[in-house]
Amino acid sequence: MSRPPATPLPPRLRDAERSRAAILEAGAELFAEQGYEATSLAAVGVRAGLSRGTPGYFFGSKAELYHAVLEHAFADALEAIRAGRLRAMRSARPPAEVLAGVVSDYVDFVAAHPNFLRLIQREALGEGAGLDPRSLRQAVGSEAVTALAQELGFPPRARTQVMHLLLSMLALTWFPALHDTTLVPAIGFDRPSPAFLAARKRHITTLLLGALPSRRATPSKRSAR
Amino acid sequence: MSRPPATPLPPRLRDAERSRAAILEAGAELFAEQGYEATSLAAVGVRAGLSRGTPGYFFGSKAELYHAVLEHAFADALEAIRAGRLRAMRSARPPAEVLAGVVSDYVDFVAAHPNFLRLIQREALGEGAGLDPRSLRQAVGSEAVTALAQELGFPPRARTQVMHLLLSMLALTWFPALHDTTLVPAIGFDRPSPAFLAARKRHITTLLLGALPSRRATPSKRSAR
DNA sequence: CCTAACTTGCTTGCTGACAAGTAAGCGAGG
DNA sequence: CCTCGCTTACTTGTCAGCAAGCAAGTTAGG
Repeated sequence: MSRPPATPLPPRLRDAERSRAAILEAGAELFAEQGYEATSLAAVGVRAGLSRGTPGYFFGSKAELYHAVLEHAFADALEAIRAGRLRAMRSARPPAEVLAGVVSDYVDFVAAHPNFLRLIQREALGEGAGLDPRSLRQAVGSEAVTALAQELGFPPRARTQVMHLLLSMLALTWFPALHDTTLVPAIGFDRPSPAFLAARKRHITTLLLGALPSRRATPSKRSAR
Repeated sequence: MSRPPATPLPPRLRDAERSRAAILEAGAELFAEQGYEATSLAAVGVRAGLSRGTPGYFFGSKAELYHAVLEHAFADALEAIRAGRLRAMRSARPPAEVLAGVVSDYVDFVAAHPNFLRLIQREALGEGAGLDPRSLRQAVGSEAVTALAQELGFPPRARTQVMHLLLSMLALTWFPALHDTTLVPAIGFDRPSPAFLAARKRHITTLLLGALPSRRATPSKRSAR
């Protein structure tokens, strides 16, 4: 399981930028895989292809490295949200079709960024260094809500409804990915295959269609208050 | 945050049964709150109102204590599923109404058993001792699927559909509870209040209604294959 | 140019803290 | 007095953090 150093180290020795990035990535992997406590700075250094002391040298302390890793991860998420919004708005399709695309995007994102998911999940469980990055989450969260509202054509008043929709979207797309080796097989699915992912996308889209605004024929006594 | 010992210790000294139970409960709390690595046997002993060495004395090793905690938790979950099934079947209502009750049960269960949720989540992240309790999960998982199928009146053929439904139900009910201090506020909800829980129940029920079988008027080109 | 002084990137040795596991001990009941 | 329940001391290992050191450049002085 211990993969060899990321850099075969011919390109250049003594490149601080490169080393910082390698440590950041190694830290993200190890914190995500093993958690904060179980990850030693020595292991991070080795995984980054450097010595055991280097993470401490660049980041000062384990807590600071962890914080840097989180910042990086949240920045990536923000970027993904913005890219998705651009794409959805350019396509100019009706909400129901956009929704299918958004679901697909979310499912693909979590499949492509398992480390991010696990970091977030561990944060939610109260791991990591003492201080929680409330501001980081806040920024990403509100951006996601506004993006989703715009993409699906919700009116500004319906923000609470969009919040519920986003929460459900996150739950439906993140949760199975997080539990793909435990709960998902326990329920009876045999290993998350591409077919499973496709079926999930269809299932999730079907469910969430029930939360779109102003679909005629839905009595919807739910006023989101 | 460090609550005082569970037992004020007047009742009886030297009661192995009682001590075992106290250690099991303290272990469940601490493993759930802080994770496997961050929890020391000494802390478990103190939280149980005993000395540092007692958990080791009764359970041999940290890994064995953890395993015992997990077994206990899974047994509780199984019991809840069976009780819910009994209740639903006795009520003899149409699927759509039963669904609302099941959603409510799940939401209430996770609100009442935060430790269980967290333990499961940590397990999914690969924490805990090396061996994973596949058989425990398997038992609970298949029981949950059959219970849900029976409660909602799905035909035996539609098992895959029920599996998707259960996965979505778990996602929608567990996920917000796990993230109630991080993601949920970040999205914009102000603290999981009773009102929030009620709104969530309605929202989730609405969504999942779209996955019930043979509701007339739903074209449902989804065949769950 | 050539080299000496200095800076920067990185490694290695050390220390103190803490935890798991073990074993010896101790008090209370039967 | 002997076993059961429980505690305490000890051993061993690990890790974070620090500090000294070393080597690859970089600058400056002749």
